[in-house]
Amino acid sequence: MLQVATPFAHPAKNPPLPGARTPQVSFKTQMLQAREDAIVEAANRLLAEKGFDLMTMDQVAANVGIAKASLYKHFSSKEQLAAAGMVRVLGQAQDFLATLPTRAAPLDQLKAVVRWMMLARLAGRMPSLPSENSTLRAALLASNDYLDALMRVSDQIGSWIEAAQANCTLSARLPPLLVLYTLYARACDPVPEFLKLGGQHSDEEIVQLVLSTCFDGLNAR
Amino acid sequence: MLQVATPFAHPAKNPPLPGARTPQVSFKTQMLQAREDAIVEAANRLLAEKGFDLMTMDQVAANVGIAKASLYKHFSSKEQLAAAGMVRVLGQAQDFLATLPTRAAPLDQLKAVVRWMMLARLAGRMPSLPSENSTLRAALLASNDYLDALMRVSDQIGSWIEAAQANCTLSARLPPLLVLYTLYARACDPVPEFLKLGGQHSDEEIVQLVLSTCFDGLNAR
DNA sequence: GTCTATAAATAGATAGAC
DNA sequence: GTCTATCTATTTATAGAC
Repeated sequence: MLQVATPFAHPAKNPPLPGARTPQVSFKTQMLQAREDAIVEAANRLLAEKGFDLMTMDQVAANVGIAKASLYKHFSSKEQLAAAGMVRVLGQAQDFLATLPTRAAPLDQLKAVVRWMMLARLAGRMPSLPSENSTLRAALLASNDYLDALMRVSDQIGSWIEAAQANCTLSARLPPLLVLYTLYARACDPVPEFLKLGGQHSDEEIVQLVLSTCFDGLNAR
Repeated sequence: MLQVATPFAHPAKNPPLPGARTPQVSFKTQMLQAREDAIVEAANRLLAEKGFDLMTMDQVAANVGIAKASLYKHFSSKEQLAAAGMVRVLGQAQDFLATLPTRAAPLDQLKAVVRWMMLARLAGRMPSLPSENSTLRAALLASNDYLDALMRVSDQIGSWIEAAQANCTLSARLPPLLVLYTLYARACDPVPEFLKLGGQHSDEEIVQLVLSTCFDGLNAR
């Protein structure tokens, strides 16, 4: 669990070289970027709704309003597109982490992260990638963008876990990796969705209930 | 959360009618049943390994050693086969419930059930059905065998939840349905698998760790 | 880079002989 | 009921004109 300094949340993909003339970002390039953003956003909506296997490139194309062949000019495969979706969400997570007050208690930081993940999922903005699909897993592990983004987020969360354990607010008997996995797993937990289907609770109530089971456990105290 | 008396774990599919001559179970019928069992077992292995969407009927047929067309003489669709797999597992769960000592503390009963689920999953015997797939969900909700088996197990677990809350060993502030879902969710939790991939813990250790996060929570006590 | 049209591969399901 | 062979639909991905 390595702590990495992350002075800025989203380093620009092609930052201007120091001393170089600021490159004129052509209108065409801007449009291209916007189009790619729209594609990834549509893909993430579908990934959240149906998962990787049931999402089809036809659906993505239809959602964006372009031809399927055009998708492949931006992303070479379905796996690459899903990876871009994960990178996007990890970037959003990083942006959220940057908004948290630096001096708050580490345990509260962790709760805030989990809360953010569950709300994103309930809002249909959290792509759900099956852990079993080998072609997808291979593509993710081969994507430096993905691994970088994941590591940045994991390092930040990991440092909070260590701090909270040193703090004695988080159980020190649990391996930090177990805690990290347990927190990440809230992003694919079916419980919030089932509770939502029941219609008895608001999204915020659902989040509070699941947060309680996660941090306080099921036992009576 | 209705408690239902379940005097026997597995009622025979076609119990002899009272007063009727015990039907001679022909050798052929026995073989047929055994074949179907083998099909469902193979399907469950594949469902546990790859999930519903990635499992193909060709793979099932190859695993059993029969032609794909023969599968369809036993099960009219992939969804029906998966439903039969779930009924099988629910039957195994029911058998396990029947072995638990009747007088044990309800909280311990619940822990024992979760432990059984996680061990079954780590052993590759727990089919993982995606909650999103609508054709599958429809087939499950249309299957009386499935709904019956699910209700039997849920009633038993639900009665323990109520008892444990009355007992003050389980947090009384949590809606029983939330507790039930949280326990069921251990059957599709990715955390045990990830820990297993790490290679640092035995299956039993993994189960104990996840049991601890589930019942004790992440907070220090 | 976007489109239409199509290739190539795969999967669920069925036909029909035995 | 089991087999081989096939149908039909779907899906990923590409070809080639503009």
